[in-house]
Amino acid sequence: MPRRREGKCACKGFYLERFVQPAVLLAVYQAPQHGFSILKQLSGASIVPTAGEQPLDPTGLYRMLKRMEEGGLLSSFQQHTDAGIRKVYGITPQGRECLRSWYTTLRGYRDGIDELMRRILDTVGMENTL
Amino acid sequence: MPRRREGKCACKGFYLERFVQPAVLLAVYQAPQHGFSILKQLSGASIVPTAGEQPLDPTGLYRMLKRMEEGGLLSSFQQHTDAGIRKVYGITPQGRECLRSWYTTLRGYRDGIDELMRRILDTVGMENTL
DNA sequence: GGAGCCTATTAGACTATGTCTAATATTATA
DNA sequence: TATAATATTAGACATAGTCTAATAGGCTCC
Repeated sequence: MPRRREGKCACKGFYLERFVQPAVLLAVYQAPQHGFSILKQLSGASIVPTAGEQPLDPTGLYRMLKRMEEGGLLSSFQQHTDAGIRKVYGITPQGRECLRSWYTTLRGYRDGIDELMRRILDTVGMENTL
Repeated sequence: MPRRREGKCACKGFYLERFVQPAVLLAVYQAPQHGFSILKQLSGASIVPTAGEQPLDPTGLYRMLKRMEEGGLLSSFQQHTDAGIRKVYGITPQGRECLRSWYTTLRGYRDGIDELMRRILDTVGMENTL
């Protein structure tokens, strides 16, 4: 028996894409850094669906970093600090290219959302309920 | 060995949320109808990430309809036509409430995307490359 | 009449990603 | 000394996009 979500409908912003990939690319574009640093940075600033105000999940981020490195979007090197060894990620030329693609994609995506919102408003007419 | 996607990076719009749920709610709000009718309607008008121009996948839609009915957002009845029996979906009061939530969520989501785009532009400065 | 297309739906698998619990190890602080 | 913060990983589940494929009836065109 599936342990269905309770009250976590996508209409409240749960389980929506959070654009971790472009947010990561942007972060390491600005400055190469390690996972936890990116985690803290994005927890305050990445796309966060409204209702939950969910902080960014660490597991998902670290998995994404790994996949992005495998995909050639990030490169990493070991940094030996007094606190131990950390993996520092930087952006690759392919990652920069990817970030440019993201910009175009996001623009089209936003326009599509705007269009959907317009259609909802036209049909439902929620001026009084919102 | 995972059969990884080739050239289907999310930055090109693949595997992004397509907002099938609110699009379905809107369609059946306008007029109760059966799955294939919704499929045809949404294939031209739902949120479609740019690059792929992918048509809406039937399997995903029919699965979504089933889940939405289970979740109380849609109700259905059997319609006996000369071409056989079809399941006609309509929106429930809970579905209408969900659609209203979607509007608010979409607005916040779009604003988040706008913010991300602004940050990308500020950092990368792509006036010349776009 | 058969080939191929349109309608209409379902099954099953795989992929990407969000979310959750939990575990581990070190260092800093109260 | 307890506990909070730093830093990362493992494993599982949920949602949803995508793909191949199968079925079955009705239609048109050659």
